[in-house]
Order: sequence, then C-alpha cells, then structure tokens
Amino acid sequence: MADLSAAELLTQNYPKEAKVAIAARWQGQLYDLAAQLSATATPEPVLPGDREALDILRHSTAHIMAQAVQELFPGAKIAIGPAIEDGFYYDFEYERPFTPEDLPAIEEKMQEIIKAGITFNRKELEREEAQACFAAEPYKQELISELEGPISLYSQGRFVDLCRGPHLPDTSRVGAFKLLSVAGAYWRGDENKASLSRIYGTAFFDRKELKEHLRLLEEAKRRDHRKLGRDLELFLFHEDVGAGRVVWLPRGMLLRYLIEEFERKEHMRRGYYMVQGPQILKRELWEKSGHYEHYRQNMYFTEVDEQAYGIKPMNCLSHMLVYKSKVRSYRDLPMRMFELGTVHRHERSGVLHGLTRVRSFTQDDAHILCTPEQVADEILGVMNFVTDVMDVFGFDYTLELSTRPEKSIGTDHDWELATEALLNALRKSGRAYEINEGDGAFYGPKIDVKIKDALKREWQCATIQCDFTLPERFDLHYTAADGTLKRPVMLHRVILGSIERFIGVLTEHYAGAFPLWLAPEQVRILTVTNRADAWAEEIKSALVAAELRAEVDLRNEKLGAKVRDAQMLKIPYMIILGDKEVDEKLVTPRLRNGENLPAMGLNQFISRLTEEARLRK
RNA sequence: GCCAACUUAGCUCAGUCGGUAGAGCAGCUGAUUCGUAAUCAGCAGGUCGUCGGUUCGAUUCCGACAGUUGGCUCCA
Repeated sequence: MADLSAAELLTQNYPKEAKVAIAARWQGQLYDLAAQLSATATPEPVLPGDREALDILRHSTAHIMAQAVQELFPGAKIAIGPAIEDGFYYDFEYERPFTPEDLPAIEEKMQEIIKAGITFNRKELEREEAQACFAAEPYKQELISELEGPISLYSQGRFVDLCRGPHLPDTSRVGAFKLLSVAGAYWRGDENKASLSRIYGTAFFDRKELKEHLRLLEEAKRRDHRKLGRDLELFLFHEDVGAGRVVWLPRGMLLRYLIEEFERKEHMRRGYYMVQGPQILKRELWEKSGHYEHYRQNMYFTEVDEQAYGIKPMNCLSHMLVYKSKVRSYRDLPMRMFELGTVHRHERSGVLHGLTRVRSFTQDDAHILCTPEQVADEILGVMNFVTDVMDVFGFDYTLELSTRPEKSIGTDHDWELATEALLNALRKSGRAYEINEGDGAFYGPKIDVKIKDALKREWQCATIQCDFTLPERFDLHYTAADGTLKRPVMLHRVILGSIERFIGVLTEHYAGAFPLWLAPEQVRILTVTNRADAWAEEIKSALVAAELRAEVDLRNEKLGAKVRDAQMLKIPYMIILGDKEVDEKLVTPRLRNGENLPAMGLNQFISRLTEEARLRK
C-alpha cells in the first residue's frame, strides 16, 4: 500500500514527454522536479496543450465531477469516466437521468472542490480489499473482478475511484472547465446492459484555451449544414416524406448536379463505363448474393403479383449482370462500371443526422472486375482518383484498413488474399494508414478514406472494398490468354461515398460559401435605382449566354438591403449598377468578402469568371 | 432500436400556473428611386406536430405515434 505523491507520480509509469510537460505545468510547486527531469531528459517537449498532460487534467476533472455528483445526488452510482478527444465524460446510474438543468449546480460544487485544492492520493489494494472498498458501487465491483494483481485507487477527500491514474497533484490544478451536455449511454456500450446517464464536459489548463474551444463549438454550430441547408435554400426534410429522406430545393439540386457532372466526366476520363440498374430487384437475387442473409435487417422489401422484391441497398447486383451480359476475355479486363446509384437502407431511427446519415442516398458507386494480377494496380488507381478529387475540393484525408468482421461470407483463403491486396496497395501508396480489426464489410475487407473538414472533424467518404465472393456466387469468369476460364476479382469503390453526405460535409467545409464553380448562383446584379434595370438585364443575358449562373435583383429596395440579401446567400459576385455604370457601360463587382473590384468592361468580367470557374478553386 | 430533451405562422422565437395565442423577419399591397449587411406604413398568415385519454372546457395535464436534437450502438 503506498501513497503516491505528485512528485513520485512524475517518476512513474508514463511517457517521459508527458512528465516533462506536466512538470512544466506545475512548475510553481514542482520547480525542482521539473528542473531535475529537464536535466536528465530532453527539455524540448515542454509544450502547452501536450496531449498526455491534457488527458490527465481532463480525467482528473472527471473524478471531480463524479465527486460533485455524488455529493449532490446521494445514491448515484459511478460507472466510468475517461478523458476523450475534446474533453471527458462520466457515466452514472441514478434514480432519474440528469438534465441540462442539473449542470450549473454540479459545476458550482466542482468549483468548490477545485478551490479546496484537495490532494489526489494513490493507493494500491489487493482485490478483496478493493471489492470491500466499493461495496456500494456495482459497476466498480464488476471492473475489479476482471482486474489482475494489486488494484490502484485514487482518492480526493472522501471520494474514492478505481483508477489506473495518473492524476493531477491536487484539485486546484484544474484551470478551466465546463460541463457541456447530458446523454444516455449503456454500461460498456452494450444496449442490452444497464442504461446510464452520461455527463460530458471539457477542461483545459487555462481559460483562454477553454474559450477558444467553446468558440470552435460555436463556429461548428454556425457552419452546421442543417442550418445552412435551410438558410441557403439547398434542401429540406419533411415529416410527411419520412425520416432520413432528402427533398432537394432548386439551389441544392443545382449544386448536386454540378458535383455529379464533375464526377461523370472524371469517371469517363479514367476508363469507366456508365451503367444503370433498377431500384428494385427480385428477392431471389438478393438471396443469391448473400445480402438477404446478411443485410436483410437494413433492407426494404415489397411484393407485387406474388413476387417478392428487395429495394436495393447497394448497386453491385445489376453490375454483376452487366458483366455477365456477354462472354468476357482477359482483354476486356479491367472492366470498370460506374453508376450514380440511389440506394435505400433502413438505418435505425436514432442514427439519422441531416445529410450525413440518411436512409435514401446516392453513391458514386463503381465496380471493377479484373484479374488477380491487376488488383494492386486497380486499387492504386482508385487511390489516385481519390487524391485528385479530394484536392479539387480541398480536403485532406487519412486511410484505414478494415479487416474481416465476425459476420461474413467467403473462405479464409479469399479473405487473406483480399486483405493482402489492400495492404500492398496501402504500402505502395506511401501514405500512413491505420488498421481497424473486424470492421470490414460482410463480403470483404476495405480501405476507408476519412476526410477532414475545416473544423478538423473526420467523415468517412471514399471506400475501396475487395471482394472474391460475389464473382463466385454469380459464377463470373473470363477467358484467360491460355484459353482457360478464370474467376475475376471484384472491387467495390466509391469516391465521394454518398453524394448527400458529401454535400453536407462540403457545406460545412466551405461554411456555405461555395467556390465559384459550385455556387448555385454565381453572380447577382443589384440595381441602385430602376434607371439601371435595362443594363442589368443586358448583363444577365450576356452572363447566361457565357454559361454563368446569374440573377438580377430589380426590387424596389435600397442597395443596402439587396447587398445584405445576396450576402446572406453567400453569392460569390455581386454587380452594383448605379447611374455611373449605366452611363459608362461598366460593371463594378463586389466580392462576398466585402471587397470591391475596380470597374471593368462586361467582357473582361466574363473572362475573369470563366477562368475562375474553370480552375475550380 | 435504446436513453434523454424538444415540436407554437414559411423562418427565429415569446406566451398560456387548463378558459382556443403574440413579436421580428419573410410574404402581399401602397408610398419611397434612396450607392455597398435590413426605407416606411398597412394587410394577411396559426384547428399551438398527429391521434386518443382526463376534464364543463386541453395548445397547456396524461398516453401512443410521427418528426427533430444530443448521446449510445451501427454505418456511406
């Protein structure tokens, strides 16, 4: 049994860099230790915001919150309370769920605890002693029963928690924190287990960092595509349509059309055939493919004339039939088939979220059938495709390899081959990647591409899946050079993923201010008085003739009001027309950032915009 | 699907401790022709998400359903 002081803590158990950072944070009282460490270790990594130090701070804040909750709500049982990406949470079981109204009181109690500067003490106990210690805490009991050896506990005052540590020296070290929200959660993330009440919060070493974090949260709210979708008149959801299904408004549909046209052209350039299948296919076909067995709970079904049909949740089946429509030779491979295919998946109601998680969506889907030897090159080709497209939209991305899940079809041998093929392509790409064990599709492993938006949030868009199974089930083959019949390999892949999700992410990425080539309305012509109406109409005609998207605002409104309306729609260019411009036949463009360009001739303006749209920046 | 909260005019929101509601913006009409983020005035707009229950009476209380939001789980 040992009390571990802050000083000892710094010499134990976690990375040197973190210790140095923590020592620096606490240098007021731990100056000598920090100096000592700096003498033996490298002093460089003393950085504000060091990840480990921040995690320790947040985890300690979670303990403080748990103490506050137990003091305010006697009988509340504690479950777990880790630090997470942006803060921390703690799960509780209580006679009622906590509500946002509870948070101020908890915060106040936490402030008291922080002010009191209570020391965090570490103790190590044998399992039986620890069990006795948590007689009133069933969740802790369960955790202890699974632990080996001496069990470490941390206490601050009368509050004791099972914990690996480390922690701050004392509670006063919490510089700034805020409780953010309450939510439901399950014990151990299992929906069959107890339902707990979770409180989320965040903490930082100083107030400035907290303020900046809260500002980022506000910024995310301002950029929320659900709000922008309404404000910019892009799309709507309607309860009479049903949850998770989008109705596209004119401006949003135009944006979508522009992205889809871009995609069609890019696929044509890269040797894809455009194909298309129907929305519903006989149930037997889904049984043959394995979808009925493995994906049925997510599918919609219908029956007409005693024939059962499945509404497609994926596009692959028609593509298989395209392949089978004639005898294929090795000379035909690789065969790449592309479809902007709308699929319908019965996602559980609770997961729906704006455009990023819907029940009907369109994939920029393609299936590549190739020889086993071609697989690696095809995967690399797709990865290059992804890079090119993401560059156009200004997204950075990360790669993940997902391996065989528990529920899957196909032989071990095929899974190994497919996984190896993807791994090879990843290695060849030279990019860093992570591995998600057991996260693959039921028919094959996959490479997932996650893009980061402007607020550094990650979204899965592109995915490349390697499939040996469907060609088998559909008995696909090609005639090899030696005249024998061979089985092709199939790659499933999307680049943007779901057009809906991509537009949602793109909207937040640009905060609704789409680059010129994607802006539904590129130019709005504003008149100061109705003496400029004729010139305005003439300009609009010329712009439209040059395939630019322009509108006029001839309303009997003050210029300020017209500017404001155009500004709120984030239209890239405004043209302001008063008597001066009419007399000299000029246009004076105003950018949406408020900057005014010098007056120029109409043709010059058209060239400028045409070039800007062509560059897609 | 589960836990929790929410749903009042096209939008953003007040309000009714049970006696059928109000503002701003948007819309329409009129006046105003005014140079870079909101001109003024008037008018119109709601069976208070839907369906049941309790009640003399429900937008308000209760229940179911639908939808939305934050999480959990799942996923493009």
